[in-house]
This record gives sequence, C-alpha cells and structure tokens, in this order.
Amino acid sequence: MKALSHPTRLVIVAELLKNKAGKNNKCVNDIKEILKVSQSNISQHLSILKANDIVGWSQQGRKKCYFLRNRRLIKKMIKLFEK
Amino acid sequence: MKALSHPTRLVIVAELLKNKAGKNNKCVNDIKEILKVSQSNISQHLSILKANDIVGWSQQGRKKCYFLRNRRLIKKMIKLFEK
DNA sequence: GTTATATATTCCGATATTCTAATAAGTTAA
DNA sequence: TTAACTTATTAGAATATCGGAATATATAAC
Repeated sequence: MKALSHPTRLVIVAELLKNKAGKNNKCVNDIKEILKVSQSNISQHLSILKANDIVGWSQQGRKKCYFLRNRRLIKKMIKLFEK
Repeated sequence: MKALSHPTRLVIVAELLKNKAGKNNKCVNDIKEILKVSQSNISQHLSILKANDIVGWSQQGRKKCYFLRNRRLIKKMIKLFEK
C-alpha cells in the first residue's frame, strides 16, 4: 500500500497497466518522457516498486523494460479508487 | 491511498469495519483502548481519515463516534491486500 | 456558573521520504 | 577497445510525516 502511495509511482503503475499482458512493456526512458521527471528519480521509484514485487523487468537490448507482476490486482485497485 | 498507508490508520479502519452497518460505532476512547496509542495521536489520524472522507462521525452524548463512509469500498480494499 | 469528561489542536523534536545533481555501471555498436 | 546510450547508485538538502506533551475546546452533569 505504501509502495503505491506516491503520485509518481501511481502514474508509473497506471502507464504499465496500459500495455497488453506480455507485450510492449515500457522502459525507463519511455516513462521519463511521459512523466517529465528526471531519469534518476524514475529509477528510484522503480526500485521501490521492484522491492515490493509490484513490477518486474526484462533486458531488451540496452534498455530495461518494466511490467506489472500482477496486472489483475493493480487493475482492481485502480478501479476501486476511480469512483 | 496515502490516507490508508499507515498501520495505525489501517487498524482503525479495520476496527470500524467490524461494526454493523449503522450501529455500534466506536468513539475515540474505544479506539484508544484497542490500539494503545495516545489519544492525541488517534485524534490526528482520525482527522486525516476525516479529511479524506473515509470516516464520518456522530455526536453521542459527550462522545464522538466514528463510522466508515463507504464500508463496501474498504471491505474490498482490505480483501485485495489480504492475499 | 463549576467540574469532570471527551476530543481536538498546536508545537516540536525525531525520523522518513523525496528530489536534484553528480557519478557509476551496464550494454551495444562500430 | 572506445564511444554512445541507457539505467542505477550515491550524497546531501529540502520537505513531509510521525508521535508525545501540553494546551484548548466542547459537552454534559451538577
């Protein structure tokens, strides 16, 4: 819960949710473009999400692409708060 | 989300959830007994929950009794995180 | 009115989070 | 290997949060 209680992390998670289940994951730079936050800051937030097992990643060439470990959980959560 | 991301507040909410829908709401002192946290601290946390429209209250004699504004939402949330 | 009880607010030190800037580390291509 | 690109880590300052103590406010009983 705490891991998601920061606006930047919530937006990151929401962005990752937009991708199809095993496809089109976003790398750090993609997220940076979307959020307009510094690269190091994004990296820091991602490592918090990583540490809490909310996201995973895969190396794609020289990029690292992140994805949600439990899309269903996150989807339900966000739906819960959308009302 | 942030409003619920504190152990004390989570317990308060969980306690309020135990009450029947319109009945047996707990007052500040009840919560204090349960949590063994200082009265002022509980009051602070309650005011955060109030500010985020998570709880409401009613005056009962000289006490204020708190209740959840949206029991279903909270119930779902807690279930979501229990796994 | 006064007193006792219940809750809220304020202030403050301690701790935790967050951000920026600089630097480091890893990866690929040439 | 070097250079270019991508991401991670570190350090430090700024900010936010937390919990305790004291004080203030509100209500009810007398």
